[in-house]
Amino acid sequence: MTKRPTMSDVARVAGVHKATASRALNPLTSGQVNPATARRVLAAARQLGYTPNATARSLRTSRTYTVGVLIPDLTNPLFPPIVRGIENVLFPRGYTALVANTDNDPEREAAHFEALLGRQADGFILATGRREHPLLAAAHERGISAVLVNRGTDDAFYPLVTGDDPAGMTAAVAHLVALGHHRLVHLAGPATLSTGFRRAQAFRHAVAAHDLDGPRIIECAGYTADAGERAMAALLAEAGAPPTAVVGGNDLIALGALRAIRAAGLRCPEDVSLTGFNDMPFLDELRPALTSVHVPTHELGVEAARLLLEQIEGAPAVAKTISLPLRLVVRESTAPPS
Amino acid sequence: MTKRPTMSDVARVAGVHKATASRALNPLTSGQVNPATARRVLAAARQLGYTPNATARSLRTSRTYTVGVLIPDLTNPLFPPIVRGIENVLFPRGYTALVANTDNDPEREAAHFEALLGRQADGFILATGRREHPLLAAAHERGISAVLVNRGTDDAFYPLVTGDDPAGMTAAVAHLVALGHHRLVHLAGPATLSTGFRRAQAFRHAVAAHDLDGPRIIECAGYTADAGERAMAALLAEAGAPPTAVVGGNDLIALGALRAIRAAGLRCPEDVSLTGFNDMPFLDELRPALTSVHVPTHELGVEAARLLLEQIEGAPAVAKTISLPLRLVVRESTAPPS
DNA sequence: CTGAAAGCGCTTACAG
DNA sequence: CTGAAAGCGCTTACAG
Repeated sequence: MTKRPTMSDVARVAGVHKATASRALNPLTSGQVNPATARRVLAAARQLGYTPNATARSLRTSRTYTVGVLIPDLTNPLFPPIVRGIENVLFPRGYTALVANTDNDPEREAAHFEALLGRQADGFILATGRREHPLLAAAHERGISAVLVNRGTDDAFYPLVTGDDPAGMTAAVAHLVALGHHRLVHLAGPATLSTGFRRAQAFRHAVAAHDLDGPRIIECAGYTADAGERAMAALLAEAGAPPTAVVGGNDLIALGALRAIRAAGLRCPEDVSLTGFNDMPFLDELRPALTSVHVPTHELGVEAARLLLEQIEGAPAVAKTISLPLRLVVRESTAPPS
Repeated sequence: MTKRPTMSDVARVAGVHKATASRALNPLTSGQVNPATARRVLAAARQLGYTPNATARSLRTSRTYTVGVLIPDLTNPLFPPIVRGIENVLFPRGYTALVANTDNDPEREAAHFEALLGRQADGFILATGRREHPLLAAAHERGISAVLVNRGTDDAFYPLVTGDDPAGMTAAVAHLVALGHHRLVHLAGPATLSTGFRRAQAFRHAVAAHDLDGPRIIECAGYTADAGERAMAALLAEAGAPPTAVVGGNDLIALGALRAIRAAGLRCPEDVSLTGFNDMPFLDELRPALTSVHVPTHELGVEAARLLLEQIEGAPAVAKTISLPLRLVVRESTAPPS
């Protein structure tokens, strides 16, 4: 590998001092240098194929233009659009996202967090919120810039960008009630996650508002199809009439529930109506196509990245919550009870 | 933000020179220092909460332990498992992946490539191969380490890790022929991509081997559901009997074809059998569940990362191809012609 | 086994 | 408008 040219090389070719070359090459300081000189420097840089060494610059300026993005799992379809939203904001402004998967394991998360701190990330976007999140208090104390996306925490140190879960859940329940359902069950996500907790709470309120009898909330072991399938299978194995409508804590749980419904010889939506949450890709292609609450994931990422950049550029870390509107997308998996 | 401790701080607390602290802190050189001294340094580091500044180290060693990963689009379900496979190899070895989306736009790709070079990435993994790929010749000339994954290029400068497409295509065609199909159509991916080209070629061979009449290959505008839908709709609008079996270039094309089949009032698999390629997640949940050729995406990523690390550590960039075995997963979308 | 020094490639106050 | 110098936080030959 032939050595890459440095700023000194550019300066030599242009016949100036490297300080002048530095000023000429940086748009923010190029006004300080004689236009003719600047042109010579630019020409020399182009001729040599010069690219600034970001590592050296970072060491000097203690800014890496790098953002750590912590997500549970990239293969969960909820997260890729969030990450893309983040990148679409960061890249044009010269930032690079360092994406790390935590698999919901606090130790893995801490290890990644440390590694990213070692790489001098300018800030963090966390989609891994648990209601208890010790990392955040420590980060806040150290003056680290961060934004939460999708999931929040009980202790609010940082801004949160999230969907308006209560409104979404209210819409889902109202839809089922309007269809004529009375026996609703919510297959909830883990109560240790803010979304699981908040959606369950909203479900409880919505059901109470409609004055229904004995609504049930069953907490799944995780936001996965397998957890949803197990919970639904256990429910259907109970004595007594099954629910006529099931509200999934997310789409994966709903997908698992659908498997269990079929395995029990029941039909959706004829015997059991079913809703998801998040409106992940390809729900349209399912049969029955799944009714779900659409979450604007790309915008979630966009907003989170914007807030983070503001913070990095000096805005204080205010623990405000930005709720983006959600809307129910009605498809084939919900129908009147028969 | 209270300033983070540096190696000099650690050295001062431990009562040694920073060179000694550096040696003690690095596992590779800690053997050079007195065990008792080393312990003092480690204790001081822990006490201060010291994390080495990777930027400074990189500037000194000209190694960033950073790998640029270029993919077309993270929201295409093919890529997240590849990226996770890559990260699962890189992270334990101290590397971080910088993932960039190119949207199949050569200019965007070049911009990201330049940015990653500026960040001094130690190597690259490209899943963005086009058959013509000028970036690669230039990179090879500059002595840059790289590995291709999934898609190759016509000019082979770098190792390629890919699925055994010909075998997968042969299996799909053999399955359809065994079911009794004669009129097969292949809805191919773009011929400018190695996978599109190679799969179409394999289709042609497989069909010839079975001595079928007039097999057709229709090239879609992209590896997307919309492109598949348009191609299939155009095909069904033609005069004459439609094919009894359609082989999709990937799952998204197949999904689009399924929409067009339904829109035309036909049923799958009763009227038209359909196969996909890649076996992306959730195909099982479709009705009909889609028969597809399974590609071990996670392993693709794992192998690519391994090869890249070898290269970074000094192995020459041999243009070998590693083909991972594929297997046909038969589900509900294929049946005998009626 | 440890220290003193140089230097990686930049940026930026300070002079002039 | 330009240059000379210092320094970001490390690592590593070189002495001792």
